[in-house]
Amino acid sequence: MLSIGDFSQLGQVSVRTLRLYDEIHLFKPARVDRSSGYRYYSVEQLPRLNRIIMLKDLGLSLEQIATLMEDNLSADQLREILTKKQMEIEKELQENEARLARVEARLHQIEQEGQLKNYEVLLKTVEPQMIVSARQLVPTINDMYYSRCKLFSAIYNWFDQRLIEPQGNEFAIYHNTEYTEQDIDMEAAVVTDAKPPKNKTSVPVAGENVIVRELPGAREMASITYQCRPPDVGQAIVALYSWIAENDYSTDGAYREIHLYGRELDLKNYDPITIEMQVPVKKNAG
Amino acid sequence: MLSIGDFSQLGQVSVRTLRLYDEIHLFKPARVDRSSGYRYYSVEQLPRLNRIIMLKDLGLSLEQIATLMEDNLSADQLREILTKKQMEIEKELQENEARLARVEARLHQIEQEGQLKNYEVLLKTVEPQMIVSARQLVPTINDMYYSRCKLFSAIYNWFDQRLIEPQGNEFAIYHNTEYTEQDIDMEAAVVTDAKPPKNKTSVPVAGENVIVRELPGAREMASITYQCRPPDVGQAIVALYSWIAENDYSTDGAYREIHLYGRELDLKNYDPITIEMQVPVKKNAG
DNA sequence: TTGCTCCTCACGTCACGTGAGGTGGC
DNA sequence: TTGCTCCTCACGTCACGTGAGGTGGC
Repeated sequence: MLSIGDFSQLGQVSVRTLRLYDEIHLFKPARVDRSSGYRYYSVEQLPRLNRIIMLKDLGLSLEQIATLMEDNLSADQLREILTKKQMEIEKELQENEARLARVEARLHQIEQEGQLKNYEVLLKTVEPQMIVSARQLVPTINDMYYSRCKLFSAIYNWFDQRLIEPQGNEFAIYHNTEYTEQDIDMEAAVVTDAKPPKNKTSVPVAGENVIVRELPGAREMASITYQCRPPDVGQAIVALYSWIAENDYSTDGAYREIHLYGRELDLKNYDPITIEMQVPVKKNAG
Repeated sequence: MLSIGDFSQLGQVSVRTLRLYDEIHLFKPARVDRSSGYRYYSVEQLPRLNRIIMLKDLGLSLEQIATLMEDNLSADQLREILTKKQMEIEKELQENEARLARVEARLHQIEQEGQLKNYEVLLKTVEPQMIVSARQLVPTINDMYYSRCKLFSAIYNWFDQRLIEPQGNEFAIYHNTEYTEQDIDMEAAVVTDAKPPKNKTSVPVAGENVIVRELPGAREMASITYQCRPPDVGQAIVALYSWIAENDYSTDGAYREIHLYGRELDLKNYDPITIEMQVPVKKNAG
């Protein structure tokens, strides 16, 4: 018979651990002295302790181990638990690899610029939303502000005529698949809880009037939330697309800008604004 | 101004999280209503919240993030912390890969045998120990038991002559580098706290008399603790060496057997015994 | 009046590490 | 008597999730 101290040395576990395993009925001393409460162990108990340590080493919880040991290690159950654990570890490995890539991208960025930028690219999930929208081909980049205001005007008229209220922020959605400074296919939109009409196509066409449609969500949306004055959004857009390339993603839908500051029509010139730039993305294969 | 609920949706964090960040002075609401205690946030606070989320996403603790944000993100400090984090993640990756390999080895074993064996291979660290030992070339495998008993006899005589007591278990150490059934180079040893003589070589040579020496420790020691009757140790030895091969290790020192049951000399025939089989190992390169 | 949102505690998580405060045998 | 080992609480860990129990405005 060995004292708890001797046995803990033999088994390479702490005394505290042995007391814990006793408490949770996972591994009990061979004998406990009635009067002193001293725990005594025998060397024949070592294989069982080692089995516990081995299973813990595989990443199982003490509760899982207790279940397995009680059931006398049914092979099927064990296989099931180990297979599950295997998947968990593989998932963790992938997450850590992605995390490592992100840390390295940040370090790389610090090397180049000496500091962090004053905005961050985040990945988020966005649910689908009902929007009231109007779409137009904008001749040149200089007409953009004016065109957008006209579209928002039309949208708010639509609300006023129906005596209902918008339910959320303004969006500007850009449908061009490549960068262009003319014939920009822009959709202005406001979130609503109105129901869509049944007999109409759900995607507006440039030049058409105000319609109701569902704006698709995105499982992975790259996003920058940024404070600036209106002309300064370009820098952040560059950052957003650089991030996407550096982190091995590709765009997977139309770029959107969300006006977190309220209505563009109410904006005074050069008021600072908070906007969120979003683009759906997907991880590149392989 | 946004309520905590609205802001939590905008920022994609839970209400509880916002309250926690307030409590730990990491991210406070723009305004708190005196009478109701209601927290109010503004959209301009979003970039700061996003920075926090981004840093958390890299794996930093809230405490580290708080330090970084207070110090206005000194680039050097950030680089330092990220580099440290990078190493941490790489270490975690390696550990998880090793764990995954172990899980897969166990699954593989279950496939082959339908269940777990009644012994487990563990990796442990073993410290150097002082031993009193005697070494001999054993002509054939059949002489082993007799030779070992003779060596232990000599060792206990050594103790008796000096009127000191052994301090630990018996070891049997096998110095052959390959498996052999004759001319087995065996060392029998007992742990002691006696000091080694200064003018003697510290490694005994087969055929020499009883000496005192330090038995080296091992950073990584593959070990099986096993209950059996004396003739049945072979199976476990096979398991030990199979594990070493399957888990991409190589042996890195002499094989040892530790008698956890007491003295071999006192053993009656076919008493069940508990022994530990150990062999120092190192991970294969590449 | 009924929901809804907000508030403040406070427990639980997981496997121990680390005291605090006390006892029994050499 | 002084160490040494053992004992039993009980707090702390980390970033929240999840009630419990209560309040204020539509």
